[in-house]
Amino acid sequence: MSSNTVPVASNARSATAKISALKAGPPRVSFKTQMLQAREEAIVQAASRLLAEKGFDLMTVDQVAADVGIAKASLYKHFPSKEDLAAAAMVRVLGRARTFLASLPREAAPLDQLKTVVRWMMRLQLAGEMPSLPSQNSTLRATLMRNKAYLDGLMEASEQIGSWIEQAQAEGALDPRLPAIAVLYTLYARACDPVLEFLRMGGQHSDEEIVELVLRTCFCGLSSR
Amino acid sequence: MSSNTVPVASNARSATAKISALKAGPPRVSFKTQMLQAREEAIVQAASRLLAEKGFDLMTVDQVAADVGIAKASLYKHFPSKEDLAAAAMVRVLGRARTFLASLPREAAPLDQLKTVVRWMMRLQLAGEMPSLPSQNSTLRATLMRNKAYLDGLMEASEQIGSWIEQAQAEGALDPRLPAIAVLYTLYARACDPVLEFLRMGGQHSDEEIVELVLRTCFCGLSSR
DNA sequence: GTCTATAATCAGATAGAC
DNA sequence: GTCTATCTGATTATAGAC
Repeated sequence: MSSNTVPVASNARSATAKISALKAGPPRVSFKTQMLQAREEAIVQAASRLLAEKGFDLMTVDQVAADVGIAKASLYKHFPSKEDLAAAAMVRVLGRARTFLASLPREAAPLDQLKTVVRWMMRLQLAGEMPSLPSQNSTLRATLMRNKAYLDGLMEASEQIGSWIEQAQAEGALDPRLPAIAVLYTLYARACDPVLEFLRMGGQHSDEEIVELVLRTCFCGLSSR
Repeated sequence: MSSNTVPVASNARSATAKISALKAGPPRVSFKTQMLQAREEAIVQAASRLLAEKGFDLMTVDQVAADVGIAKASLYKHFPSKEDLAAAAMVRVLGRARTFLASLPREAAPLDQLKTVVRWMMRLQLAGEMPSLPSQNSTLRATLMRNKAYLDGLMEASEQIGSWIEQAQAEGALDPRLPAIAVLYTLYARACDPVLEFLRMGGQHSDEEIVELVLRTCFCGLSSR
């Protein structure tokens, strides 16, 4: 019932329609389209939060619609299925990842870049903003594999991170015996690591301590050095 | 539709009943009870397999019943709910873990014991015999927390493994700066590590190679030493 | 205890008015 | 595009005969 998003006021529609009708101009997004995109963003944001909180199977479309404050049928005008909605949530987080990756200084050491990325993913999970999709649901997998925006986003992020992995291995900072793809998967897996939640439930550590703890075990391992 | 289990022949019931009626003796399990337990074992085994394959939410009670070759209503005579069935599957795997732990030679180094346990868990997952329960489902969590056999089994395994962790840390084989509980969680997490499945999908490595690869990253980390 | 048949509920998706 | 109301199918769980 708690709507933590601010939907666009619906009574402003006729006014904006008139304005956009008066203005003739170059190909740009109209206010109407902007409002549409804003609503879609609100939907996807709510879906992301619920996906992080309950996971795909336990999240219901009713909850998403209620959270945004619209009817379920309206939601289905934007997204043809629950799977496509989840895919949109993944595209959104991949977009945020791209923005974050682009903001990183180029001069840092590859290993530090990787650690920074993993920290960012874990913080996102602890903040309840990392949608978690089950890898077992085949219909969801099929939808994701057909989604070009998802595949492109995943590819772009993987190429950037994979490049750092190879550089770090060439420098000898990362174990060169490990296949780069295995390293990539291992880093991605930190984004949905259940250890984060378990440690938080223990109540012995702050979120930052948890992040650094798991980061250490990820890169340095459990054994002594 | 494929029943990979061999249920006890039902036409043997009357005969066994007569035999058990003739024999008076010390308090022992009757054949009837044994048959009942065998059927329950078949149900739990099927549930374990389906839980590993599809996860709790996507597994249906119909599928379990069909897999065992009994009617769904019969299954509900044995287990009062789907959650209790999943709990029984967890109890079963914990029992297998206890048997395995008890079979380990006592003289081995604690660190090697831990690695042996993690190998066993990962092989079980790759064999499709490790039931995976979502940590998000609250009704399932509540059922598990009320299940004494589950809690006892988990406690016993955790105490044995925790003991090895402390010994390994005292010896300096395991990083003493890590909280023992964090190490325990990290080891348990290997039992449901999605990296295993992803690496298998890549098709570049055998199951044994995958196990050793993930084991290395778990204990030695990604960084060079 | 096992079965067939069914109740009860829930969730994804849609129809049709506005 | 948004709404209310509904359909449709799947799923957990149970009733009642044998």
